[in-house]
Amino acid sequence: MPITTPPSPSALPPVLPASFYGRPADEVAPALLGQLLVVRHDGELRAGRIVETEAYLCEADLACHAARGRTRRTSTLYGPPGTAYVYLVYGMHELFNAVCQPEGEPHAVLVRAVELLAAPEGARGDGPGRLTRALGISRADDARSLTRPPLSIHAGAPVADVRVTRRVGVGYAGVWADAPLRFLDSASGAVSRPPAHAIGSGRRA
DNA sequence: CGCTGGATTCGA
DNA sequence: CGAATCCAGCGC
Repeated sequence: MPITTPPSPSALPPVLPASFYGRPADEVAPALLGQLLVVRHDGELRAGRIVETEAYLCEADLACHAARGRTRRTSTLYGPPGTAYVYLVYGMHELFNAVCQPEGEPHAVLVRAVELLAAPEGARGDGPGRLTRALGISRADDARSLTRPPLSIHAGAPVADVRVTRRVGVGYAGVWADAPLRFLDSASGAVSRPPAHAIGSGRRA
């Protein structure tokens, strides 16, 4: 695969306005597919095309970090739409979310995979922990606005076909574990894992 | 103040 | 399949 030239800041498509995020996360999540996640990291531009997302809905959603109410870590989730929610999991991976809904309603969209457009040689974007490392996103970006540098999301080409599955890694969430809240660009190979019914190497033909 | 377990990834 | 690696959240 050819490496795409880093886009120059002036050539970037328009930024998605905060109003784009001011609706339920299960609407924003599929709408974010195909959009461009852009990071200015140490003066260098990094970017990826979003190809996989998950929606986390509210305090009732047992998989959402806000399920146990507002705490120090989750206070960002209650902030205004169009801000970043970045947190550490498993002691080593930083995961990037876009906060949705009006301020006070803890909705967020987790970005699980991007096709890298501008990133360090050898970096990978297929996985929520990998893409933050590739783009240089960290907890320092938590609560930052997504409508201006150094962290922004810009309009990209629409995605023709969206595939929907249950979310990954939330088996503890009771009935919410099976909710169809994971969205993938079915034309992209750069997803964090294959869709559920394609999992299993022992398929008979 | 100590204990538990992750919205994951990598290597054996 | 388990280690890596750390801190939020909760219980005492």
